[in-house]
Amino acid sequence: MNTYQERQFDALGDVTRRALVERLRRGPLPVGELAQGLPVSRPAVSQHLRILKEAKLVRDEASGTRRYYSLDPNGFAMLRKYLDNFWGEALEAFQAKVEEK
Amino acid sequence: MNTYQERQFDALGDVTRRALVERLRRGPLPVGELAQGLPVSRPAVSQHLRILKEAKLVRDEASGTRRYYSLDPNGFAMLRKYLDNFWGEALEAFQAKVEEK
DNA sequence: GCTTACGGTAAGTGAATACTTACCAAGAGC
DNA sequence: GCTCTTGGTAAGTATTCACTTACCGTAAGC
Repeated sequence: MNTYQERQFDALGDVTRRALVERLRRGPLPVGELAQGLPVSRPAVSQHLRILKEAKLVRDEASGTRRYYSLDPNGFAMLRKYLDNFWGEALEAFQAKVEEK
Repeated sequence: MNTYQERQFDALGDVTRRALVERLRRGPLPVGELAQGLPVSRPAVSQHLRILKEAKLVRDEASGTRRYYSLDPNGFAMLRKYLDNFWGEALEAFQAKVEEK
């Protein structure tokens, strides 16, 4: 497991950050709207977005005074690749051991 | 995202627990061997295993005084299902938005 | 029955981390 | 130029949570 994946799992290991990711499924949103409805302050959201960005799970793009965040397909692709490999390898090995009993 | 997936992401959001899962890829192991080589104490490993078990990521099976832990294929299947759905939905929607620009 | 091996649990501590308020920078509109 | 909106950052606090030591229960072997 490389550094990126470590950070990605750590990033997804928090309820608020998962909520942010969920909100971004529909498409890009500015910080203010992302914070709206969440039980935490806007600065807290900014800090979470930074962590998600460092994990390559989100991207940001400035537009005037607003800054739009969106899911980062590349980062998610990397995560998916790792998980596909994990399942392919480990679970087949597991099934083999189960059946040999 | 239902309760199980919440717990699964939380469970995977810790380095030690990810290390345990990595070790279990090769097959079932008793607690002692799992703890061997890790920089934490055996009771710490027990506590982590409990969290992984509650998240349905591992199973355990007693055998004499030993207790063998292994990956839980059902739990991982649930996680995979969620992620597949996530990618299918969200990233297609994302691509659509990108292309319409 | 006694000892040894294995592992779960309790209780307490320390460190990581999620949160707050206060402040500052940058762009848009008048 | 001034104001308003938007959002990042700093500093401090509080809570979560990972870890330790100590203890106990259970199975196996002599």
